[in-house]
Amino acid sequence: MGIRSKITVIVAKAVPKGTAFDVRVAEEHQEAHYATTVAFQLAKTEKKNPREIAARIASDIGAKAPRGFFEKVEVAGPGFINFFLSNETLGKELKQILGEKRKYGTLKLLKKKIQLEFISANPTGPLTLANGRGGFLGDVLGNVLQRAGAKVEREYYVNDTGNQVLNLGKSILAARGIIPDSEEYYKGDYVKEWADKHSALIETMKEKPLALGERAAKDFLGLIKIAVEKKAKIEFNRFTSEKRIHTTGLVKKVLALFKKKGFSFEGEGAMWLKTTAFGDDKDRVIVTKEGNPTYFLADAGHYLETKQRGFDTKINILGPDHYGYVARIQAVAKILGFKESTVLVTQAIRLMEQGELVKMSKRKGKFVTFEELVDEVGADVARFFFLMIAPETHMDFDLTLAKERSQKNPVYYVQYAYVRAKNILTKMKIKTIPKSFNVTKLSTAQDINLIRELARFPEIIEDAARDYGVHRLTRYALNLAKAFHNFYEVERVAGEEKTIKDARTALVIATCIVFENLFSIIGITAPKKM
RNA sequence: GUCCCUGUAGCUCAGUGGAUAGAGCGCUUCCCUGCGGAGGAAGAGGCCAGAGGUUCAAAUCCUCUCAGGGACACCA
Repeated sequence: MGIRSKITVIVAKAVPKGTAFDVRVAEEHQEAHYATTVAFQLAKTEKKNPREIAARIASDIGAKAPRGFFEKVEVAGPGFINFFLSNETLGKELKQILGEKRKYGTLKLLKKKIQLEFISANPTGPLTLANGRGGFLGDVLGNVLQRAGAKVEREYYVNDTGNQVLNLGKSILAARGIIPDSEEYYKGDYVKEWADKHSALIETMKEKPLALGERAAKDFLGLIKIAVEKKAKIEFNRFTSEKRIHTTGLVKKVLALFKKKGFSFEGEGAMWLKTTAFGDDKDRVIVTKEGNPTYFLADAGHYLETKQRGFDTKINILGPDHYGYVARIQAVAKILGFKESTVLVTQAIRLMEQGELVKMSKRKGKFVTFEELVDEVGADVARFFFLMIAPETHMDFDLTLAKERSQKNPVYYVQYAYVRAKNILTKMKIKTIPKSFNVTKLSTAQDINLIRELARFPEIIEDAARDYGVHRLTRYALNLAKAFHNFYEVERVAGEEKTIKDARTALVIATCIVFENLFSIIGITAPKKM
């Protein structure tokens, strides 16, 4: 349990049962460590001056808190209650970090199985930057949810058959000049390259464009896997084939289920699903008038399979171009009985080069791929940069800056803090935590500030697990790095009197532990030197 | 036309209805190489797009307007 949670428990004892309130980290310019606005909330129901209420609660907290937990609790301004932690409390948290090590920041908040689906881009070509954005988000969100106690499965749903794949097959034939070119075909160099390499095979399959497309899609999926797993270090547990959903009868099964539950109907020669019953703006076709199941129906079959495999919670991350898909897939999740179904939509990335907008289009073939970007700036920089920004923000990625001046990237600032911490220990030849140390020796503003920042780590995990705001982690990394650089500049470890040296050594080890935990969640390396 | 996202410092972006709106980059000044300076300190720079409203309290919630991005297939 983090410090904030402990304070929350204490405050809850001092206010009427069921009162909604929050405890937050105090503003930077305040001297207090944490604060609550509960007195303002109570002022409404009790019809009293918030300051008066705050004073009552503050003294009650003083009586009910464990001895020595707070340095002091005081009322400030119009009715804020400010908490000042004792050095003893901070010291305990420091010892907890040293004791739990890798497990520090592991919570028991979410006790459920979650299926997390992300990227799921068509294997008809390389990934775009938007795919990569969703990929990093999904990967790190998975890490966060696991830290928060959930069992997480990460899945890539592969659209390895159907019209887009047929289109790919035709694009390849057109690239070889076997059929006439068309506006709608994929145009990228990768199509031509693949076609040139497989000219003999194409000759034998020229009557079967779908099978050809499926064959090429298999290769492109292989390339995607290399880019995603090897280069970008995004982890998946499962690649689910759409084709398999068809062949294993799940499509028929889900169709029968829709019929049985009365959500499907016939019209205009096709079969429809009544998604408008769940807030969609129109009903959706699930079987075409030619009798073919649509992608949407297959995806419903995929959702059914997920449910049958024991998942009641599903999180699906979609790119900006699939926003229109949200309402209908949520309708399916409702019909199938998922307890929780969340769809996160990331916003687009605009790529800027030399101050100019670079137009990206997969079909026309002019784009900088996700893989190229990772190759260019490295996985650490790409991950950190993407993850600093909230997913709903329309992001401008300055390629010129990323390529030419990547050392300006905040990731170096953060990693350098870690290198410095590690180096102190290396120079002092310290391998283990001092057997005993006196936390009261950590008394300077820099010492205290660093401990406070370290103690926030579990709170950041908790917040991110609650609102899926993964960018909290990178922001926190910057704050922690700042606290450490500040400590490093002002205070010394080696050369201090032994009791201070030991206490600071413990503090530096704790800093390394938190950085390592943080880096592993964000998915960046913990470098030995820079 | 309908729907979604966004509008905060020169730039890129944070900011769970609360106290004096923050960070990085860029700019000015200082520390001058010490446990690796890819660092630290200080400063300049804001009608939080605009107008109404709700509230003890609004960058944050609601309505409208303006601006930018995106989505509106029997494609995915």
